[in-house]
Amino acid sequence: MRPQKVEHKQLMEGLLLVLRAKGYDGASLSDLATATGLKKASLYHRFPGGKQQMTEAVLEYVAEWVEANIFAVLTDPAQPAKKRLNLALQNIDALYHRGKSICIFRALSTHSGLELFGQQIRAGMEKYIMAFTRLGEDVKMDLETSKKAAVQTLIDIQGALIVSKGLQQQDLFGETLANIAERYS
Amino acid sequence: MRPQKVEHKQLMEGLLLVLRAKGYDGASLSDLATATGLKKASLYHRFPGGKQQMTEAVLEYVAEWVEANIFAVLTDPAQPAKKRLNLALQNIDALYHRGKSICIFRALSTHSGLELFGQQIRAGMEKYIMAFTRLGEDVKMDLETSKKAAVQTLIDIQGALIVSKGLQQQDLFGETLANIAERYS
DNA sequence: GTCTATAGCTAGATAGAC
DNA sequence: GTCTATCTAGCTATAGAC
Repeated sequence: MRPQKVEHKQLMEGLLLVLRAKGYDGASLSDLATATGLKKASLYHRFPGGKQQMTEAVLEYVAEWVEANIFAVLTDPAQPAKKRLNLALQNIDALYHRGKSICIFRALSTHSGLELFGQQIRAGMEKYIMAFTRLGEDVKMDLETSKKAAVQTLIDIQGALIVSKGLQQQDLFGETLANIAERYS
Repeated sequence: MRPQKVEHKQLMEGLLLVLRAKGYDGASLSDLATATGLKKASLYHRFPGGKQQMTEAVLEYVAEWVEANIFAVLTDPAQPAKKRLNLALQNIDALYHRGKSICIFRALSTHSGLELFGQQIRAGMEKYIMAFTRLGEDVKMDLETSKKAAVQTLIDIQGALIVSKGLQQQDLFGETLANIAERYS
């Protein structure tokens, strides 16, 4: 076998970059080829299912990222709750480039996007919520309260990303992350 | 002059329907023609600037809606604050079809969408915030607090729309509107 | 596994009849 | 003002050489 020119991770990062900036319909295969450093035909060799399969792979890649950098961090029994929270929020801040990037779940949440990827988007959001629910319980919230707080945390993140970009006030995202930290202390 | 087959308002509603469901890149002129009841060439007669101009017109139409159904309602000196708030929240609930529809600002907030329509999106969001800031002052918040509450209100609305669709929990949007009402009472 | 070249199609946009 | 017919460019996807 001839060696791969581009590693899986590098490939995913390139696809992710374009898909969340332009959305599913806006991201052309030429865009994706340029961003990854592979030609269109090579992308089809890696993903015979075309753009849809590439997007599914990216969502899987993101799910793994959330698992490792949010879920595992927030539920790590070796660390105190406060430290876990701060680390997870740092990771979230980096994921969205301090509010400058768009969330892939949102970018794919068009009518057709939800039809194609709705299950993966839902699973990703549920993972987020499960992680923050566990954290809430660890800081002595009861389960009901903790679930509500976790949902509100996701709402805050998603909402702040939209509003901060729309208003062109980048600091708004950071303020929202601070408010979230407040909620769990 | 030959009479218009489709009224301006009906035209805007058709364009809005498609644009917020599919986004700017996902909405084809065929889609837009079907939704409005006009043929492609007729759409170009009305909007020589093409899809971009159609989208600008829709954003203007939405701005007028926000002005009339949110700003004017929330600042109506003839009504008590509580009544104004309830009416505005009812209008917002209807605008987004109880959480089932996507916000046009969000649908257009891709990389290219923000380049083309960023100014109109920003103005629309600022109008929202101005309206809720005024309401906060009327229920005796100081200006600083009121501004923060207004921004959080917009974050809640935008975030709840995304999360409720993503989780497929429609009731989440209604709950968020109830939380907003709580904030001003 | 990656590439160049290209097929087949649909997109946005226009010409010109009515 | 609206329509049918059509242009060109760009799209997704594939064939086949290396």
